[in-house]
Amino acid sequence: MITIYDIAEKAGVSAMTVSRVINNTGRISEATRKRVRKVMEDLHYIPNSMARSLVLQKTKILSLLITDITNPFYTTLARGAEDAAKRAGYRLLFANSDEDYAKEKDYVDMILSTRVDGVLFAPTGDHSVENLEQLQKRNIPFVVLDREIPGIEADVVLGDSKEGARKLVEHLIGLGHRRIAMINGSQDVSTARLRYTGYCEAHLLNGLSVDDSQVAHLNYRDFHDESALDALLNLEDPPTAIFAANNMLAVGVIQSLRLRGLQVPDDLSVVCFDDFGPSGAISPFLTLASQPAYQFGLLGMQMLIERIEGEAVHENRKIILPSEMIIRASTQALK
Amino acid sequence: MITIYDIAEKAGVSAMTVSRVINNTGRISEATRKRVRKVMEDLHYIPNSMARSLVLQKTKILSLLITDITNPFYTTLARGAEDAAKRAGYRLLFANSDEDYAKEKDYVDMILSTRVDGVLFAPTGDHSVENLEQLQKRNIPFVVLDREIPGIEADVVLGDSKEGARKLVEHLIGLGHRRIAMINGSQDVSTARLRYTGYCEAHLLNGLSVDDSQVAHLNYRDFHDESALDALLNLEDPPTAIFAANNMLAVGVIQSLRLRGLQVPDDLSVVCFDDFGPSGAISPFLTLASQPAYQFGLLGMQMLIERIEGEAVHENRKIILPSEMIIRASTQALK
DNA sequence: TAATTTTGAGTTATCGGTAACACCCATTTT
DNA sequence: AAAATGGGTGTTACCGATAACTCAAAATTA
Repeated sequence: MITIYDIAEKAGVSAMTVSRVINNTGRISEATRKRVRKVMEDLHYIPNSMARSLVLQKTKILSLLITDITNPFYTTLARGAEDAAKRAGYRLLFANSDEDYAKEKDYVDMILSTRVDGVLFAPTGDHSVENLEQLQKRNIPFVVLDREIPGIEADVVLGDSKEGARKLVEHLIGLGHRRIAMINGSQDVSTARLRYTGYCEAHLLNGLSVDDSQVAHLNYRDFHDESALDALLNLEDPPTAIFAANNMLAVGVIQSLRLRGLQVPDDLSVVCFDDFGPSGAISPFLTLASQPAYQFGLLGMQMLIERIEGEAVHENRKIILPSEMIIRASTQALK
Repeated sequence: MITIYDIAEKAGVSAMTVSRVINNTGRISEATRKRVRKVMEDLHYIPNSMARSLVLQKTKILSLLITDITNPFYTTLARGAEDAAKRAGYRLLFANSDEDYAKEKDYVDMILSTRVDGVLFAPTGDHSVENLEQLQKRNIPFVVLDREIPGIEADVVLGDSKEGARKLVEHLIGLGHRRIAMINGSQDVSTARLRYTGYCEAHLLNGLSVDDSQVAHLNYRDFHDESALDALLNLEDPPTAIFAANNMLAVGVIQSLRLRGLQVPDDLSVVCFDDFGPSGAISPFLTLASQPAYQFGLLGMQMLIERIEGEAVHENRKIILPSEMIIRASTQALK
C-alpha cells in the first residue's frame, strides 16, 4: 500500500507537506503542490481512511439500521438516506435487523466498534431503548426513524400512523363495512399502537364500537402464524374487511385468503399501510396508505448530518410525514 | 472514549496485557484475566476497530456493491450476502450504484479508502472492468456477481441467462406466439447479451427467424423511454408477446401497455427474468424465470470469505445458478 | 540597512491498538 | 547447586495520518 511517506520521498518533501496538499490546508507553494499532486497520481495514491479516522476521531461513515431489507418501504427509505449521505460525503454502513432485537444489538455493537459518526436508526420496537441508550452513552448522534421510542429524546421522523389508519378504516366504513378486522404488528411498536388507535377512532367517530376479537397482534415482518386469520374467519360474525397494519402483513393476509379460496375484494376487502415500490406497479391492487419512504430516509439523514456538523445543539425535532390514501381494487362496497 | 490504557490503569496492568485478554492471545493468569475482564465490563469498554485495523492491516469489513437497491432481486441477494458475512464475523459496507458507472466509480474509491477486506461486486456492465482493475491493482479480493466482465479473471456467481431466456421464449412459442418482441437491457451487460442469445436460440431451434426490429436494447433499471415500445407496437406486424429481460423492465412494459389500453395477457403476453420478492406475492401475475437471488449473495459471500481467509490461491471458480420458470397469468395461448 | 512580517516548509507527538522482544521469577531438570 | 525451562507480564516500535509547534528564507517595512 502506498502511504504519504512514499509520496513524500518521491516528491522530495516531508509527509506533512503531502498531508497539506491532500487536505488543502496550510501554505504550500504552487510548485510543490503540483509536484506532490503529480506523484500522487503516478502512484495511484489513495488515503488510508483508518489512519485518518484514528487521529481525527471521526470516520465519515454513517450507519443506517433498518428492520426489513425485503420491505420496499425500507429499501426506498434507504435510497433516500443514501442520496443524502453521499451528497454530504459520507459513506454508509448498512445493517438490517430483521425485526430481531438480538440482531439489532449485535449491529449496535458493530456500530460502536466502528466508531461511526452517526446512526440513522429504525428501531425494532420499544425495547430498542437499551440499544439507543448505548449510543447516547457514547455520544454518538442518531436520528430515529419510523417508530417512536418512549424514553428516548432525539430527532425523529415519523409517519402519521393514526391519521392514516383512521382514513383507511373510514374508507371501509364508507363502503358499508361494519365488521372490520385488524391484523396488527406487535404492540411493542409505536406505529402498531397508533394504527390501532386510528382504527378505534374511525369506529368511534362513526358511531361504531370496537370489537377486540376482530383484532390480532402479530409481527410486522411476516405472517407465518395463520391461526390468527383462522380465528377471525371462524368468528360467529366474521369480518367483511381486513385492515393489515403494513404491506408485508397484507401480502400474508392475501396469500392466506387465497389459499382458503376467498377472493379479494369479492369476499373480503383489504387495506394496508405502505406501498410496494416499483415492483408493486405491475398490478396496483391494494388500497393503502402510502408513506413517503424516500423522504423518511432523506430528511432523517439530513437531520443526522446537521446534528453531526452543526455546532448549535438545538431542540429535538419531530417530523411527521403525511401518508396518502390510494384507493385501488382491493376494496369494494359491501354487497 | 475508553481505551485499553484506561482499562490497563484501572486494572493495574499494562496495555499489552489488556490487549492479550481481549484477543485471547499469549499467556495470562486466570486472576489477571478476570480482573481485566471485570474492569472492561465496568467501563463498558468497546475496542476501537479503526486502531486495530490500522495495525492489523485488515478491517473485517466487506463491501457489497449492487446496482439497484429497489430491485427485489438485489435486496434478496443482499440478505444472502449479509447472512453469510455476519456468520463469519464481518461487517458490511453497503453501496448502490444505480446502474450508473460514475456512481460505481465513486463507491470504488470509497471502498479503496476504507481498506475493506473484500468486495462482493455486482458490476454495472463491461466498462466496470476499470473499477475491478483498481481492486486487482491493490490486491483487494473480490467476487463478481450476476454479470460476467470480459477481461476479468475472478470468482463469479452467475445465472443461466441463456437457458432461462430460451425457456421463456420457447414457452411463448409453444403458446403459438410467433412475433415475440424483446425489451432488453444494455448490450454492455453480459446477462443482456446472453438473454438475447437465448431469445435467438429459441427462435432458431423452433424453425423461426429472428426479426431484430422486434428487439429493443434499453437499460435494466428503468423504462423511461417509451418510444421503444411505441416503435414495436407500430410495426406492420406488431408483436403478440413481449420478453422483458428483467423484472424492472417488465414493470415498465406492463405499465406502459396499460396506459395504451392494452391488456396482459389478452392483448399481449409478457414474460421476464427475476421474481419480485415477497411483495410480488400479492398478485403472482407474471410468467418469469426466477433466479435464486438469496443464493447469489450467500454463495458469493462464502467464496469471498474463503478467498480472504484461505491460504490456498485456488483456481477461479464460476458458479452458474439455474433459474426456474414459473408459469403464471401473464401468458396465454395466441387466439 | 536592520527589523519585522510572511511564506513555505519540517519535526515531534499522538490517535488506540498489536507484534516482537525482553525480562523476571518460580519450577523443573541435570 | 547450577542450568534450563516456561509461565506471566512489561517495553518499545510501529501502523498512516494530522495537529501543534518550530524554523529558515524571502519579502516587506521602518
